[in-house]
Amino acid sequence: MPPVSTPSEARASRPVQVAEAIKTWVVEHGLKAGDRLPAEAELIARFGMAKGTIREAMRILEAQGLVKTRTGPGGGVFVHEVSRERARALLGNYFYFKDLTVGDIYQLRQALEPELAASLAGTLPPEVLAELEDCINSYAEPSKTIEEEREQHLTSLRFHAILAAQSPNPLLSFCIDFMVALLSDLTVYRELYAPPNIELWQKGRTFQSRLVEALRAGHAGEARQIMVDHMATARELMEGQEAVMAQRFMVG
Amino acid sequence: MPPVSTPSEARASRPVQVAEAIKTWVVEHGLKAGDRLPAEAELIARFGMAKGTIREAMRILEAQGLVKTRTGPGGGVFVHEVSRERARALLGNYFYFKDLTVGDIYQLRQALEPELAASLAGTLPPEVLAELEDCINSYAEPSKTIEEEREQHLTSLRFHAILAAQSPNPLLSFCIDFMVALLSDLTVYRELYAPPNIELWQKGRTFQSRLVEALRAGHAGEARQIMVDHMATARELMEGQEAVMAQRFMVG
DNA sequence: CCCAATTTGTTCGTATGTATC
DNA sequence: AGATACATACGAACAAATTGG
Repeated sequence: MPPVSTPSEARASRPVQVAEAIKTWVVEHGLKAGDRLPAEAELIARFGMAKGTIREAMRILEAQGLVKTRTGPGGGVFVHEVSRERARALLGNYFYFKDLTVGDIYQLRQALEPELAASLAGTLPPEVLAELEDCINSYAEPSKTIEEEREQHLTSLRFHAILAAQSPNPLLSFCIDFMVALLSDLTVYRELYAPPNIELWQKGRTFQSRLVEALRAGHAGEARQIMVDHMATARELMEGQEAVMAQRFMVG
Repeated sequence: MPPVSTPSEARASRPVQVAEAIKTWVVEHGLKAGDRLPAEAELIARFGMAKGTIREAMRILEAQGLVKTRTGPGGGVFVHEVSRERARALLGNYFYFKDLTVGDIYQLRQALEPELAASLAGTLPPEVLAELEDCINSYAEPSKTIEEEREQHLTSLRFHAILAAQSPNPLLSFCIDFMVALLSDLTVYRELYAPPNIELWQKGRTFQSRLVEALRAGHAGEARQIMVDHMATARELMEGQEAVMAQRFMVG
């Protein structure tokens, strides 16, 4: 047994060490997205390690979405802003093991979506308002086929993704977008979407219409309340099926 | 320019392909955390690729927190549940590029922490309630040194991490834990913690005491309201400094 | 269109490190 | 201590992709 000081922490493999070293190097040198890292050959020289080791380190950074690699002249490894899709997929891996329920997701939605709606009131440009109305119009008539039903459900989720994208708060924006992605996933891969409960569905559509008007008019309190009600019916629509999230990894 | 059919999507390198293939293989075969993947040699045979390529694929999965590797007999690559710390760090990389403000974080906290408090009322075992009280007691007296000040601030954040860990909702639990980690980071690496505003600080401490009592008594509504007030003063305490988050990568 | 230069991508053989029995 | 089974690391050669002449 090692001395007490050692917290029995496994020594990191060399590729991991190199990857971490490069991360700090990037931060210390203030490299921004788009900036190029030293070429493979130079890294081999600088770290005194074999090509394979350096390459494994690059794969680590790449997997985290922090760099992109291009071949050819002018190619190399470039610092890259982690994309929302990548962050979504990486976080999705965490919840893969967690058996999320629809109720779990809606507990968050019910807390966050009203806050988002209130904070966006009076700030949305006409194009965005029009885009939201396009969504609503796309499911004006009840769906006839099961595929149409699924499409409508995905579009009604997209409505919320569009709203989320408008928030100046990256945290709020990401959280809501992530939950929409989880629900979309559920819709696509588990065929778990609205049973043909026309009444509740039309109610949801009405809420969205009223919401757009409140947002346009800049009525924050009203927008918040409409979203509270909207979330309540949406939850009602989806719950009761007691479904757990699909056991699959997200792409990104 | 390539034909229209090609969505100008760069073909993934072979290590990435292998990593993805293994992911689906794991899901399809229903492998759980702790299960062993085929040995390196067998993967080389099965995929018909060189050792280096397979190893790079493993580094990718490892970076995502999905597997751990061990050397020696009985060693190999094992499926691993993505840890909260790893998920936190990977998501942190996304926000590294996003210039979060204290206000951004508190917009979420103000929406989520009250919900958490309400949902936990009457459910906490005595040990946890005691642990919460320990936190509160550890900053009963005003701090004398700047280090003590920092410690107290970190402990007051830990109070919320303990609460978050008690939620049966993994999403809610993770979100709050993540925000606490962001604020802790801010505290440690930017030395941005409570200016010695004794009044506000003591107010916060009082809120936490009252909160524990409401949680013990099972008064959900009261717990929610106390948390609403607590978040408001906490935000007041930290804001005005208009700080953006530290530009560094999290560890995990 | 082809050729050459540049940079990453992949392979193979070998040797070393590490944990179990 | 020694044998075994496994990942880890190295180095040299060759392949593929991209850019510019």
